Formats: sequence, C-alpha cells, structure tokens
Amino acid sequence: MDTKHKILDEALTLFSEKGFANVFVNEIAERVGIKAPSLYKHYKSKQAIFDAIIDEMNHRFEQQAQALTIDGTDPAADAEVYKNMDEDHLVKLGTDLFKYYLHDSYTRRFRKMLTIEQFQDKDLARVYSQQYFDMPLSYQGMLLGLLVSQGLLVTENVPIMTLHFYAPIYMLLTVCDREPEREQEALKLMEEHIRQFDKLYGRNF
Amino acid sequence: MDTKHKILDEALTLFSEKGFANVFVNEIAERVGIKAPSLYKHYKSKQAIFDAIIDEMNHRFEQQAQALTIDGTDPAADAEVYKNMDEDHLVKLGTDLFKYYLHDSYTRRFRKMLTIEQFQDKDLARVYSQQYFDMPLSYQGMLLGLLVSQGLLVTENVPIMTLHFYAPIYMLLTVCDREPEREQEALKLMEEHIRQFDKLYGRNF
DNA sequence: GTCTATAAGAAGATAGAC
DNA sequence: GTCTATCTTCTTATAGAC
Repeated sequence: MDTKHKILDEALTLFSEKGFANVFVNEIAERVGIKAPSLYKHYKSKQAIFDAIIDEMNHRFEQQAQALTIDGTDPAADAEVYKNMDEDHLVKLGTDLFKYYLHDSYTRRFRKMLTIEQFQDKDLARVYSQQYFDMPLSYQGMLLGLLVSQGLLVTENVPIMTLHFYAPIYMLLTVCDREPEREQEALKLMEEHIRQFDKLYGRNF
Repeated sequence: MDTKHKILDEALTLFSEKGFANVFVNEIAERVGIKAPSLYKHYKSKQAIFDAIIDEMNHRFEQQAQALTIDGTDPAADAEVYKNMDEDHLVKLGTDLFKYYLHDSYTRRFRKMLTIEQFQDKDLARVYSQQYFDMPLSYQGMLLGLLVSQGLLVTENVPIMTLHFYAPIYMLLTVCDREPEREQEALKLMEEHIRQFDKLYGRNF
C-alpha cells in the first residue's frame, strides 16, 4: 500500500478508537513509519486526512448503493434466491449480515468513527443516518418485500416489519462495537430474534 | 443553582455537543459567568469535572434503579395498572417513554455525551450498555412479562419479545439525537411499530 | 471565590537540508 | 518524500492580589 493510503488507514484506526481530537498527527505518522512533518507532503492538514477518509467512504458507499440497486432492479433474479428460504436460511442470512458488519475491518472502524463524530456537524449526522438507518431499512425492506411476494412472510406493513427485523440487529451491533466480549451473547440473541421474527411474520400453517 | 453545580451543568451541555476533548475550560467558565482560573477553585482539573458528571449520574442511576426495583417487587400493584391495557394504552406508554428519554434535558445530554465517549475506556462502555441496553431490557421485560401473565400478550420468549419492543425505540431515539428534525417521522414510526407489535404479540381473537 | 498575569507544555504546521 | 529543527498557537493550570 502506498504511503498516502496507509496514512488514511492508520488514521481511521486511531480516529475510530479515540476520536479525531484525541489523535495527534504524531501518532498517525509513527504508525505509518514516518515522522509527523512528512505527513504534510501527503495531506495539507490533520483535518484534510479526516476529510479524505470521509471522501473515500462516500465513494465506497456510492458503489455499494449502486450494486444494491442493480440487484434490486432485477427482482426476478433475487426472487429465485429466496424461493427456498426457510427459517434456518433466514437465521444464516441475518447472522452473516451481522458478522460481516461487525468484523469487516473497514466497515467497523468507519462506523465507530462516525459514532464518535456524528454530533460534530450536520453532514456527519446525515452520513450516519443514511448509512446505518435509511439505507439498511430501504435495502432490507426490498429483500423482505420479495419474501412477502413469495408468500413466505405475511404482513400489511413491510417497512415496520423491516424495522422489526433490523432494529435488534443494529442495537446488538452497537453493543459489540463497545463491548466486543459480548459477541457470543449477541449472536445468541440474534438467532433467537430471527427465529421469533420468522414465527411472527412467517406463514402460520 | 450554586456555582459548583452550574459548572457541571454547563460542562455537560458542551461535552454532549462537542465531546470532552473539543471543549475548553475557557468555554465552560464563560457559560458559567466566571473566568477559567476560577473553575479550579471548584474542581482540580477539567477531567475532574467530567468525573463529577459521571459520579452524579451514577448516583441518579442508582436511585432510579432502586425505584424501579421497588415497583418491580410489588407485581400485584403493577398488575393492577396494566389490567385494562389495550393497544392505545400501549402506544401511549411507548410514545411517552420515547418522548421522555428524548426531551428530558439531563437524560438527553448525558446519553449524547456517553455516545461520544463510550469507546474511551471500558468503564464508560459498561455504563452505556448498562443504561441503554441491559437496564431497559430488564425493566421493560418485567413490565411486558406482567402483560403476559395478565394474558394480554402471548409469547414463549419474553426477553426476545422485549427486544422486539425496545430495539426500534432505541434506534429511533439515536436518530432523533443526531437529527432532531426527524422527530415527527420517528414518532409516526414509533406508533406504527407499537400497533404492529400489539398485533403480533397480542391475543389473537 | 474571583480576578489578572503568566507559566508550562502540548500539538499542528512550516522551513529548509538531504 | 523524508528528515531535523523550529515556529506559532492554543490550552491547561498555577501564582498571587483583592
């Protein structure tokens, strides 16, 4: 990895653990393996490093959103995937989603950084809500909506059903972000949550 | 309010908006109406102000927990309250709970401060989880458990039912903390959430 | 308990050699 | 692009008068 990008990577790690204000350019440089003044050949200020992280992530989010939309506009293909969906498959889907969000290094660090910085300005607040509230509800609502069209789930209110599916996942994720040692407990609750979700919304017969 | 306590109050406001590291003793003093050096007659350091806030809150939490436990150990009295519980009452209960947590000044500022500082050390992480995960699930689990004994709700897994009740409330609360202008939207989702919750878990006949 | 003046140190950023 | 040396500013905290 080139120095310019390694700076972003190490800065993201530090920002996600201590927050922007508690990280000194000194520490970032040390982790990169250079001296602090050398950082300024790559970025004009500490704030510019933070901004570059946000930019990079906005870029990733756009790509991600595009990928999700493409899948979404081909319901026929998606429906095929969920044709044989049963409770165990739903548990695996939810658990995998949870584990991915929790363990993917970039995703986790960025989420924690945004958790710390979300109140600093309106832009960061919007990014957080977009990424961890609006987008997941929208995307998962689409997927669960497919299961409803398949007749595998039953509801008159897909958005609220989606809230019921996602909110517990989100809350357990925040628990594990701050107390990683509670992951097993969280995974157990996750599984129980989804099985109960399936009983509540699944076809009853 | 005496100066010593006004310092805590103004510091809490600032810490909840910008985080500990981004608040200067200068600003705290200015809001209190004194000069920065005078702060040091009341608290020996900026960190001591933060610690005093945490201490004060731990004290409030203990009282609160005690009050809740006392209610909880008298199920007969509580059961009486929920005897005539119906969907509209449940909506009001949830909405009131939500509005209280969202608008109570002290509660809101402390929650936001803890949101920012939760990753700084294990103690703060534990306080956050305790206050916004374990305690609400425990207390609401007890209340919903009463409704199950009353036969008003039906489930074989009260803890997961409680997760289904509380997680959406928690998530909507975090949305409003960072984007207060979304309160109306959140309240609408809250009501739909609880009505759907009641349909899912309520006696079906 | 509050003030003014100031010490002490930290942290971001720049200059200029290599 | 990286370094050493240094500047500048900001911030916490103390000293000592009132």
